[in-house]
Amino acid sequence: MMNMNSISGKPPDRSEDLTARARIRDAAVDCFGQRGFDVPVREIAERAGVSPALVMHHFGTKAKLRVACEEHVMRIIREVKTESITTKDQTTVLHHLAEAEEFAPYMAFLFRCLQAGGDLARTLYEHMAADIEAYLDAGVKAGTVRPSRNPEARARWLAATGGGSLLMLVTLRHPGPDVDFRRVIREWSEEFTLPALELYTEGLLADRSMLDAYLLYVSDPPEDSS
Amino acid sequence: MMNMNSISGKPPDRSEDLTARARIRDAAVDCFGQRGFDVPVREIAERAGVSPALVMHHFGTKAKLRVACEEHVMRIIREVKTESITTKDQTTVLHHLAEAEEFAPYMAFLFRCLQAGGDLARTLYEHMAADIEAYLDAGVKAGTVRPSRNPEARARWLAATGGGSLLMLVTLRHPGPDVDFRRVIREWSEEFTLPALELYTEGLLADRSMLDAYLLYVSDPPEDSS
DNA sequence: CAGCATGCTGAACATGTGTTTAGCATGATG
DNA sequence: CATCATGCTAAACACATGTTCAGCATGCTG
Repeated sequence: MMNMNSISGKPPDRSEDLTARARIRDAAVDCFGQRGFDVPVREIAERAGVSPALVMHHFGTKAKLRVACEEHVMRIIREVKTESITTKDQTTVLHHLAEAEEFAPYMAFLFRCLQAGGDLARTLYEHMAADIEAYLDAGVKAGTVRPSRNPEARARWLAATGGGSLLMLVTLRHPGPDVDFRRVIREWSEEFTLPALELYTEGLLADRSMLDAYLLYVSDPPEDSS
Repeated sequence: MMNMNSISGKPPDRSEDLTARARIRDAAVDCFGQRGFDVPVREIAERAGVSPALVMHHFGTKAKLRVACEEHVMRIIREVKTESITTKDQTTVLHHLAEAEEFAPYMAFLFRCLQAGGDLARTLYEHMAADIEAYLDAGVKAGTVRPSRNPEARARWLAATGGGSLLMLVTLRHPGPDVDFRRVIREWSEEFTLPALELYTEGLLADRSMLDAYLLYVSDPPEDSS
């Protein structure tokens, strides 16, 4: 039953003694994460050390392969999430994952999903928002975070701005196909920690006039012609 | 010198009596904006009412056509910018443009640039940040905006989060190729105005401990092993 | 051993897409 | 009129890429 897994030259850690199907799936996760979903099937096959035809043999279609990757990654995320349910001390789950070296391929893959849109992207966004909301809620209860008029909307806004600014940074600074995800996180922190913290602590506007005007506006809209 | 511009069936407003080259360029701006830069040359040609070969005849290459579009749009933006230099009352220039119906194609095009990355995206980002910085600076002088320890970083953060969240919303909610840019802006406003205004006015964190800790950290870094 | 399922491959096929080529009108110019 | 530049097109070419096909090795089963 030797499946010639020494073909790939250097041992890629994970795919040591896996079945070919699993090796293809792992290679696909890596390729999709590094180069985006436009990566040719031939390249995935090459990284897995198999022929392109075998990819189709096992997964039928590139689209189905992608779905299999999505399910695989989501299963891993779920496992980690339930496993580290006790350690929600200081950071949100996804943020914790982003720091861990070994999860880099999965984070890159998820990032590509976010970038490409689709159902999984929506799910991911909801997860991020839910995580943030729970985290902030704990903070509110602990007295470290100010309460909000609409905690859910606030969490979604933070998810959108956080993920979006990251998306922007990658798009702007990494035009090439290969993205070093941890480096992006590092750049993001170095550049944005101060303004974000400053704004989160002290706010941006000097007075309440704008907010009050808006609150008055929504409580008594001038005309709702929908 | 009749250039058979009645071929396109319905008169597309702008491209009334333009030269074929200009019609191709305008069609390309529209197509790129609506469908992204992956749109086939044949489709651009069809929209312009010409043959695909003529596109190459005039622009040589799809890439050069894209560059021509970029230059054209940037020229228009520049004109509007210098023209409305007096009206920087309440909003930034790009935001003002986003509201105007007639500029929708140009805004969509710029958005695709941001989405695709590259030099123009960087330039655009710098412009956004610069606009925001100037706007905030005026606010600080007027006393409506709080001063910042690093106004430039703050402006960049606001540009990244603003543009990024918009990018995210489009990616998430408009999986299809056609994007109604004004609708996205509307959705963004409805969903995020409250949390953004709330956070900009009241902040997020209840105390200064995190900010102070960070400021202490950067003024006296534990170890700088770069 | 014969037969057959399994895992796998090289080669070909089909299609989409950027680009090139050869040539067609048409009007200006000599 | 002959010639030629201009604006334009249909058709073909080149290439990348997803997918299919016919068949090969290997090991199990009768």
